[in-house]
Amino acid sequence: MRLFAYQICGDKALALREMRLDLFLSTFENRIDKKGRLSVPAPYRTVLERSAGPLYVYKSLTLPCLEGCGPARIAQIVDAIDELDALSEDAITLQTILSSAQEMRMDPEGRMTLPPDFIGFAELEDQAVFAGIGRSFQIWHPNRYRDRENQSRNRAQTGGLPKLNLSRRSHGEGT
Amino acid sequence: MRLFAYQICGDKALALREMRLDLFLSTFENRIDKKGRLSVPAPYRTVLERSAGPLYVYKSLTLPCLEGCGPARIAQIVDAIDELDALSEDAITLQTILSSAQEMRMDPEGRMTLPPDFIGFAELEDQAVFAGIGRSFQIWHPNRYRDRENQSRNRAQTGGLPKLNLSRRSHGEGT
DNA sequence: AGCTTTCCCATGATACCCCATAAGTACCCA
DNA sequence: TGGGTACTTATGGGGTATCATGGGAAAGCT
Repeated sequence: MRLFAYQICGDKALALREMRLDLFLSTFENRIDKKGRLSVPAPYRTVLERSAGPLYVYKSLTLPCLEGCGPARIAQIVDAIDELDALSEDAITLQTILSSAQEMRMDPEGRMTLPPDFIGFAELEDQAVFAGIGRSFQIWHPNRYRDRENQSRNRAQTGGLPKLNLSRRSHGEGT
Repeated sequence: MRLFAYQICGDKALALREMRLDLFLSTFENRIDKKGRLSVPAPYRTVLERSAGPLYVYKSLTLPCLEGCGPARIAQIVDAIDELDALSEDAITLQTILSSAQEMRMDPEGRMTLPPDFIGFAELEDQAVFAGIGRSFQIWHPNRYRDRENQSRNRAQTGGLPKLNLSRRSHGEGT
């Protein structure tokens, strides 16, 4: 299990352990078995457990991949819809996310079963890459993910870096 | 049996959201049999059971589909009407929803029988798509639903995503 | 009676659970 | 420092409950 705090020793280690970020990080490649089952990486499971709710997976609106998140983000989308004109394009777009979202049940071993619908959408075969992107994560076909990663790195090297504005937020709240 | 769990932590009541959301999500395609019966998807039934009331179905005001919800949503509409000038056009529009609404009865297997009126309105044939959009869901002819989904995905690709203010985390830990 | 509505049972498919196993890792102890 | 042990994790398979669906029987309604 990965910790993002450096353990010193003694009782300080415990305190640092509590500071671990509830974020989806790193990538994992797992197998999709004949039944469509896919192990959720253990570090992701611990994040989900701490958010005290189920895992939701939906089809990305713009990319050929799936996205996974906890309840908070789903609730956010629902609330955003309620505050929009129900007929606006934005509302319909957000509704599309909800309509594709599934509450994924995990078996006692920590696997979820991907419906054929999801497998088709992300064009998955027998392996899947989990890519953590902070408060959510993506599920990709391995080749497609690697292509995309290379593209991003090339862009960063040739076209300059995107600006990171890290100064504004405090990091204690929520997660 | 899922409850909102509130944990008392010291003297400050920390609402540890048991983030299981009572929402209609995902899509299901079910068959309308010769008798006009249509199975309500099991996940929707559990949401409805928790709201401890019947299922209401009404005609969408703007789309060629039906909408379904629980009592809370109907109450919302009623309240919204009460806050309007009773003679305003908006009020009359909302009243149209109520007039078309029916309390649907479900058989022991969880099927409802759609009246011919509803079937005609949504131009349903022998298959129906349930599309969850949060606090309510829609019932579509499969082809019509797919068209709509494609349109909305195309729009999202070209026109960009609606902005969700993800830094304003009103729902907990953001996962 | 004729018709509609509601209930009850049967069935095939799927989803979920429990078990087992293998590989890797952390930990302990000499 | 090396080796061995216990644990976590990922994976596979099989049995059982749940679900969607169809058909038929019983119970109102006119």
